[in-house]
Amino acid sequence: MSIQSRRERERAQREKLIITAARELAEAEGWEAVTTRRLAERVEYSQPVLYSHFKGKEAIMAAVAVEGCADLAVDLRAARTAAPDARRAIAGVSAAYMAFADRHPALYDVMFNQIVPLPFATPEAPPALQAAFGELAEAVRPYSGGDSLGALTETFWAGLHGLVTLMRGGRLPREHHELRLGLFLARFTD
Amino acid sequence: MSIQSRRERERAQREKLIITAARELAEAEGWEAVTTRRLAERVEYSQPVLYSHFKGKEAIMAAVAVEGCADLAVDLRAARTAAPDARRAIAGVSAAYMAFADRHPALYDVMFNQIVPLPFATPEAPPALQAAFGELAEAVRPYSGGDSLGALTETFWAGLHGLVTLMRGGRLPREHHELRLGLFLARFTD
DNA sequence: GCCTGAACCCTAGCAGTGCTAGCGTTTAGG
DNA sequence: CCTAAACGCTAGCACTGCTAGGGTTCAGGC
Repeated sequence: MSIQSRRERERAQREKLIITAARELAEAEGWEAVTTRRLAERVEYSQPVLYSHFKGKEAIMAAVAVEGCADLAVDLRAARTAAPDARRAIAGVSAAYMAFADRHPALYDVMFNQIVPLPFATPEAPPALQAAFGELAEAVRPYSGGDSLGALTETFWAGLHGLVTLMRGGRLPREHHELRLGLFLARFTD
Repeated sequence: MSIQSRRERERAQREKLIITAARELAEAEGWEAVTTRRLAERVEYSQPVLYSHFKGKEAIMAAVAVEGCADLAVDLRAARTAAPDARRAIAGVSAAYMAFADRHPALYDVMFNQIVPLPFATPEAPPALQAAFGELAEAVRPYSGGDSLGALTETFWAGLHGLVTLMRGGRLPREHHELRLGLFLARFTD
């Protein structure tokens, strides 16, 4: 029993190592640089070992995405609880969201842009993702009026997501960013 | 002179053929199915011919994206000019935008999601893209108030884009779509 | 009408990708 | 101590985007 449990512990450790290595590689050089060979070399195992932990590269990316959701939730919560009032809460959460996307472009991509085998808009969605969404919802709540909080939060999230991704893809000029965010927030808080 | 011009004509024709083939293939099976080999086979030339027209696969995707922008502009213009008043104009244009993204997912991806070598937020941006943006701006104009029309249109566009992409990536439940769009529009027109 | 040179396109190949079959070693358990 | 299973490796498959090099064809000058 003890031996088996030690093995399982080591396996879990190695799995975590793979996820961390994938994340670091992606954040440093982008996902196109994360190849199974480079990843295997980095964790100092052969390629096939990756496949004994994950079904494929996409599953590894999904695991990284879940980690990212947890980090995002932490950031959003910190921003929200630090705000003295509702208006500065929603503004702070929005800014934190943008800052996260800006600091971790590859992470953000795999969380919300790329197609990964993860359940999102269902009860089986990763708790970390639900936590992040919950933070957004709490920030939006004071401005929900008679509308459905869920749908309104989704809409708000979509706005932030659109601003982030269009700007990062070069579709929107960076210099208007603050102005756009201000306009967007005004539409949701007035 | 005549011979040379004929050759140039044929070259242009073949280039158009490549773009169309790439677009059809992408729309039918997604961009991951558009390989240079399949594309070459489809236009009945060898692979290297593609590279005498385009610098690489990304350049082909960029050309398809420009075509898509022109199509989108046409759709948006039709929706806007068919509307009897400002409110129904902005709603119609939004619906047309969503419908376009829904009918042409691969096209939409290469236009606004994927990284392609195209100038976007500059004066050198493809006229087709500027036309599409202009249609959005005209729909937004009646509701711009004292705000910068450009920045407000960008913000509005980002909202639509976020709604589309998060839903298509499975991050938002499809069933709330109409509700979300309604909430979004209300924030920009009230 | 013929020859030359350039334009043109194809075959073959490179280095890399995700993924896997199958073998050999290590190691736990009787 | 022996056996059997768990484990991780080497090697390889089918594919990717892209390119070097060699023919082949054909236009232009004599």
